[in-house]
Amino acid sequence: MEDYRIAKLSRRERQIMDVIYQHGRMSVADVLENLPDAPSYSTVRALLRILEEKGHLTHQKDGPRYIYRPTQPRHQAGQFALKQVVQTFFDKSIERTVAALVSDEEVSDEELNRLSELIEQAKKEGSPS
Amino acid sequence: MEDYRIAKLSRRERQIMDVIYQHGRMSVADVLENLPDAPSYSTVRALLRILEEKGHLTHQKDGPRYIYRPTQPRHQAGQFALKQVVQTFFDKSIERTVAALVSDEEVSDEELNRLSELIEQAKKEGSPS
DNA sequence: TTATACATGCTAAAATATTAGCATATCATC
DNA sequence: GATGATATGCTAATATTTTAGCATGTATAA
Repeated sequence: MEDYRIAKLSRRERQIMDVIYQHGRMSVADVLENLPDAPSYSTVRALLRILEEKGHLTHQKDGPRYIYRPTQPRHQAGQFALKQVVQTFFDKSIERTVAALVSDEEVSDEELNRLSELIEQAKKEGSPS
Repeated sequence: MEDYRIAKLSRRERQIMDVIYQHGRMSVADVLENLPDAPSYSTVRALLRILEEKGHLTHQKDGPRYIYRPTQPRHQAGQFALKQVVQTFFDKSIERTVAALVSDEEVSDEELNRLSELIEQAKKEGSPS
């Protein structure tokens, strides 16, 4: 997990990375639309450029416009972010974290069943036979 | 979940809140020790003061020194942070999030069993009878 | 009681982050 | 190919964050 660099981002930079990780590939206009306390178009462009310079984003051309996407794979960044939360708020306990997840809102029986399966699966894979 | 205010914190402010949520009540020196890229003592004091002004922290005296703690309960802030991650990286899916949690590192069989129990418990509570 | 170590109060400087805006390029369409 | 809408390139101003440091207070132990 070499990427603690994301922890060094400024407020706006973080907001932008979140938005892009959530939505995937995005144009400047897309990002702007999804940003809280929407700044100006220029601002978003500047920040995207900075994030690219820092290595967090890359872009490709789509006709006249740039399409940005994260350099670090989503699942990897997600693992990192999750780990951070587990450590900070749940004493590094997966159990406590899952407890918080299933107690948060209405989780359907269906979903709980899928969770059971998921864990049974993990048991099998963890200790094969 | 009225507290999206935490999303507005600056880089250092965020680092400090994380450290304090992780450890609980802390003196200035404690915070300084646990901060990445450790800044100066003065810096930490200034930031703690600002965070208190903004309402994120409060302090009480312990002999000659201040002890800081979060105003928002840890479990509540944890719920919020968790929700944020689930939304950003796991398509709002609790299932995908748990999958990431149990696939991350070595999770012991013991812990997996506790997770099973946890979910069975949630099933019972969700649909009584 | 006094010297020492370590605390806070306060002010202002330095570094970064955030923003705006003009110049210029590109695509679509008439 | 001229025009309008929408891009980016670039530069510099503004706002915020981050930092340092001096003055001062307080507990502790010789």
